[in-house]
Amino acid sequence: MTKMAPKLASHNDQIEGRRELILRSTLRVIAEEGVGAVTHRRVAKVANVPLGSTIYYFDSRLHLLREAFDYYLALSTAAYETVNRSLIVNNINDLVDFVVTLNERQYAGAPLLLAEYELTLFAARDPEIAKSLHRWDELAVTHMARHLKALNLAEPQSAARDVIHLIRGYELERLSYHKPDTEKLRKSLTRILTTLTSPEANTESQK
Amino acid sequence: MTKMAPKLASHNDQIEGRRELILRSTLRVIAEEGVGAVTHRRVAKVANVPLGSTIYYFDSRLHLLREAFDYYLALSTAAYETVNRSLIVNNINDLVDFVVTLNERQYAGAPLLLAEYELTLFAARDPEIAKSLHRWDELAVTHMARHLKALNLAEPQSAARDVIHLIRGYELERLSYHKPDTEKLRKSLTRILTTLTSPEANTESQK
DNA sequence: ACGCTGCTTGTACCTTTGTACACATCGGAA
DNA sequence: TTCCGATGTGTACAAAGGTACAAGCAGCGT
Repeated sequence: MTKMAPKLASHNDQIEGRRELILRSTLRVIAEEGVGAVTHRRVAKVANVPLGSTIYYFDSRLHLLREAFDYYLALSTAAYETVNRSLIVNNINDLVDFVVTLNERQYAGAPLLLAEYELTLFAARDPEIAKSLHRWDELAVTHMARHLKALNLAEPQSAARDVIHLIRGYELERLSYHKPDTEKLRKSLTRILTTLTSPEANTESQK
Repeated sequence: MTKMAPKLASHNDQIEGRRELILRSTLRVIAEEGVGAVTHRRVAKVANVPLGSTIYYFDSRLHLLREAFDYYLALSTAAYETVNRSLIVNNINDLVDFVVTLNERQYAGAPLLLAEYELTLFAARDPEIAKSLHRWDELAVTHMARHLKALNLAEPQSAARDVIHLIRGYELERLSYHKPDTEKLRKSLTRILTTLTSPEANTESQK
């Protein structure tokens, strides 16, 4: 798949195959108007290809959506891997800066964030996508856990999950507030991480 | 509105007006198949009313969705108020139990949770609903802050926001995992709250 | 009784949409 | 060259859906 037949440069920035062009356009439609707005015709128009093209590559609306989400996860995973590998966390601020920066960048790529949550909802009803999403989740948790471990934090695995959930909560809020509010995120993360790394907390908290 | 013309008992549990019956049915469709599946015909079928009825009460699909979400928020707010007023938090475990119980109940009312996140996505694109959602959010934060204050927690307002975001993260995860996992939630909450109330972390406070 | 008003319902119509399909085109393999 | 399979494109058609509407009905104030 995706061989090399790039005779036609896309209307966008990179030379790419028809198939990928369609997938990218699908994601754009999802991000801007939601899964409900994804129709062959709408996507074809955005991708600037004839109607027949979309149905040629994706024989049904469902497959189109599935592949688009998988494509998103693939792109996202690649980007995430890259940025994570080059990160060395020496203290809490390093990590917080990293998360906040990532967050701001995501906000800059504005409506793409919406697509991510459309995906989450979609996965709730499509086990196929759910599997891919879970792989992606595990990856995120693993990376985060690695960083937390570098901070000498106890139970990095479950703490990582918490941190990620916290971030998701902030993202979710942002979806409808339309304002960054990165300061609160920074403050929250700092506080949580600080308290979690304080020695008293780690030593077998009794009740 | 909603006067008293109940000549017809619903197929459901309570005597109610046509309008509410339609709204409830709409929510059911949203929960089970998503916003995209909401059509006049589909809703009419679920509500067991003729097609004309839905369009009589809600002159367009958009209004139907808006009102359905508003209805959900109204129901949810009422329930939340009730259960919160009767709650007295003496220690961390009280609060954790409360949240976990609420969470389990929500899971029992299974797909309704999905509707809540469909709403969130919807609100991201509809300022009208966003306003209602934000009111609801504020309410949740206020209640949570009150409880946290009872635990002598510093900065209860922002801590409340964090706790709620954390819970949302867990809910979001559950959407596609389809398993409760309340134990992890309990453990996380306990740990977070414990560390946040530990004296060393914040200002002076008692155990 | 009368008519007004709010509800109820079946149906009609036009648009959008999914999907099939027949017809190009084109780049190699033979 | 000839053929073939992959790729591309326009059009057709049935199904689904949004919305309008006209005609019915039930209560109620006068």
